Amino acid sequence: MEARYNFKEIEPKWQRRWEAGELYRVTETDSKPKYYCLEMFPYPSGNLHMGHVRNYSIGDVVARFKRMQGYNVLHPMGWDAFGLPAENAAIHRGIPPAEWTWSNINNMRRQLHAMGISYDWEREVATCHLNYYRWTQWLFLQMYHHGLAYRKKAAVNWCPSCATVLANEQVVDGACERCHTDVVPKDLEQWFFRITDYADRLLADLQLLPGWPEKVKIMQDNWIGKSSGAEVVFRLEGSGAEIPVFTTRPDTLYGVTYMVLAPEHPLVAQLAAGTPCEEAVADFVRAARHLSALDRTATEKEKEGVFTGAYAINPVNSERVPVWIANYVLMEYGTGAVMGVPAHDQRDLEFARKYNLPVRVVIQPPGEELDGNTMSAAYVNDGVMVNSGPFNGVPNREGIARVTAHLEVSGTGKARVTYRLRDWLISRQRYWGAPIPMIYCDRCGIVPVPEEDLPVILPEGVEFKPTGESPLTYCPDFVHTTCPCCGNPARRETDTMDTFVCSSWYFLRYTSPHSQEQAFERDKVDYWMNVDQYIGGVEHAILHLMYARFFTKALYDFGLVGIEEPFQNLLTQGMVLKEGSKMSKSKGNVVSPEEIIERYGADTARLFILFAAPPERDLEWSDQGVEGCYRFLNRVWRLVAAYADAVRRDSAPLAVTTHTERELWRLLHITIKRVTEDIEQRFNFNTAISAIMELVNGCYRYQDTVPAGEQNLPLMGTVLKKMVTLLAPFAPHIAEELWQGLGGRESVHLETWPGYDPQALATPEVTLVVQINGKVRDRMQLPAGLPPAEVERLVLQRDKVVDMLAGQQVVKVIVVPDKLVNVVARKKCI
RNA sequence: GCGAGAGUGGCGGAAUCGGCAGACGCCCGAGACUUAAAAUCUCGUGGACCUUUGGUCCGUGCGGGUUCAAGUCCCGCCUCUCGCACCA
Repeated sequence: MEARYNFKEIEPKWQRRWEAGELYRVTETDSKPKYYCLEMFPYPSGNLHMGHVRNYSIGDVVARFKRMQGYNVLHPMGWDAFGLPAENAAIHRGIPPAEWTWSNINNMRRQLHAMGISYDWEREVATCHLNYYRWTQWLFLQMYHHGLAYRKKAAVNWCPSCATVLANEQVVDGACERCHTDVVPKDLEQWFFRITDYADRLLADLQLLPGWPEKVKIMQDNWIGKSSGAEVVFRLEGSGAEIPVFTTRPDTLYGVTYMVLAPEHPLVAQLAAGTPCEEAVADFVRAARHLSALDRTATEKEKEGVFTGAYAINPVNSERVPVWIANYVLMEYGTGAVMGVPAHDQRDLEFARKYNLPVRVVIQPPGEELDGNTMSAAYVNDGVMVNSGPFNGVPNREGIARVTAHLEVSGTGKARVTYRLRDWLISRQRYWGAPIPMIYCDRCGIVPVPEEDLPVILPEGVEFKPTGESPLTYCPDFVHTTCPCCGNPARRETDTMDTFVCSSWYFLRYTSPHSQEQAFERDKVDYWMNVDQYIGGVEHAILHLMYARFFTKALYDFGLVGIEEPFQNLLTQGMVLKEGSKMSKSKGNVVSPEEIIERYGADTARLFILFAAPPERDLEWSDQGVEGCYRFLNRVWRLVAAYADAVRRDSAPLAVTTHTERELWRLLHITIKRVTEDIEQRFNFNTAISAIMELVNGCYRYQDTVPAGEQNLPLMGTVLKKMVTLLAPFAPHIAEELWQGLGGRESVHLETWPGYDPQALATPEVTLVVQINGKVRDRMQLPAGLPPAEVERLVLQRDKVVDMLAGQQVVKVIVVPDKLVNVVARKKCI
């Protein structure tokens, strides 16, 4: 073996050999248990960043570890390749999106190769490839045929900068998730997926996912926002028009003193028509519509409203209540109308006080008398119903069900469940995406493209005009087609699909990536799914992870897959920080993976990023930390190099005799245990690596303490070989080279993961900590496994202990076997 | 405001079931090797105090509590990060 660790030579060498030897190719087999390890595929921005390096390093440890444990591991990689940046590059630099994207993919694929990640590249997919997006389109058609894809006109979120609409999930604090431009409402007819049909299952099945972080499940739970209550129908005085409201508190229905509509509510215009309020109402609506989504929803914003001049009738007591419109009512939630119960709702109380509306207490807390005229905070807790006609004296919890039942009997309301979740808007007015395979025919209406006509090919050479309409609109060859039903001229849909549609099923495509006949082959899906371990950033906690769950459930219902949840276990990795904040070009704190690999090699980069913090936590980048890992690999190299030749030639049988040898042997087995458990049970790669470091330190200690001629070569050989196999998932190239240096013939990555011998963990002697009154006072070397009574006797005999206990009386002695003794003593009373 | 997570040396972090706080690494210091430097190796490295070999006390955000024993469990706060936020 060479004396020097030359990563520049060995890393490319092994990458080539692994690829040539098809080391990471997999096919279905019954001879091993399967394991599907998946990292979120990247958007091909052009270069890997440290977040990718972290994501894929973590995944590679899992994949290599499972492989060594005898699993048939599927570990694929691909590209989430549709999306806006490609189109923006086209606009700003004149490069066609396809060309830009493919060249980025080529560069990033090269970078991933240089990382030495063990992918089965044979299964690579790119969502912008015809052979992929034709199936995205096919899946859209399945959604359509099952009534889950539909078109409707709605107030949608429009990002003026991206010149397209966005799904609710892609709006953060009223701004575009991508470019942070304020989103404006726009009335447009768009395609939606009926994800709300799955709201209950998406919520309930979170319980099927014990392997997901609680945090992510809570976020999805909040996002779905299920709330149970009742729909109560108020009627307008005069016209008798129905205004349903949603409430979670039907028990407070007798406390309604007014009602409020959202400014966008369809009844608003006709309510005020002809009343003295007409003008004021119109002004108010105009002003509200003008506000951005962010301003509209700001909590601090004062509640404002205006009386419409109309009155509605409370169905339970026939009371006449004024109808207002107000800025705090959202058209998107519930029915867009709420009943005002100021005594028992803080928002309503604030509103009522501002506009001098009456406050009527209908829930009386135990042992307290509320006064509607003076109360300054709404009473929202439990109590007994009062001023509530036949329900007086009913505990309010019980009242919820009883009032609801009463409404149902009288036909003025019913129990209802409402969700915050909205249907998924998937239309995008952009070019670089999968065209929605629909046709508009003047005679036949909306007609789906027949499956045999797929794919609807995204045309090349399209002009990009930033008009707010899809560039495909200006591509006559694309737009003009014939109706599949009647054969007359017809128009194609020109919007493309949200890229999250593409990424909602890619994990299925990996199981049969080359299938020409199907999106995925059922038997392959049945073999590989679920994904056993999914790894990615927490920023996808709602978006991608909920869409993918929705797709899986829909496909299950279509009979296309046999599983209802795609990802069995989820690991959300933390961010990579530099100087305490996320790496970003604007902050100028970006560390380029390519430079690190160039300087220290991929193994060092991987090792550092795994060593510096546990995966879920944010990781602070440290150049010195990288140096440290590089030093460690050099240290490992020198150690192995010092013994490699001798170990290779040595054929003596292994025998462990001296105390020092037994210590080294024991350290080896402790290390195997620690590394195995740290990877398998806790994903704590940082402590796994530190365990290997300790083993290496132990080897050096042995080398230093035992004279060269007396060193146990078979022992050292065994220890080093095992150490190299433990290192293999973390630093695959150097491990391979060292393995070969130690005489390994096959790849170290085909080795079986080492097991430990529980007997080797046993030690003849233990260091017993002696505490007196909970403070460490002494240590004793004792034979392991002594009975507690014997330990107690020995401790109490010990000179030092006797001295320290002088004048005191032993009250109690606690013995933790082979670990610790605590002598509880107090001053003797004379 | 609601929900979740976190807070441990100069730094990243460890302590897995209540049992030696600070593993491992970085930084820093001392020494060895060297003409010299780099590299490497060895030793030291939480704080305060003491008469030394050695020992004492303090110490895991703050204040209480449970316990023979608390970074870990309980109660009450503080700070930070993330998510949601007029959701009727």
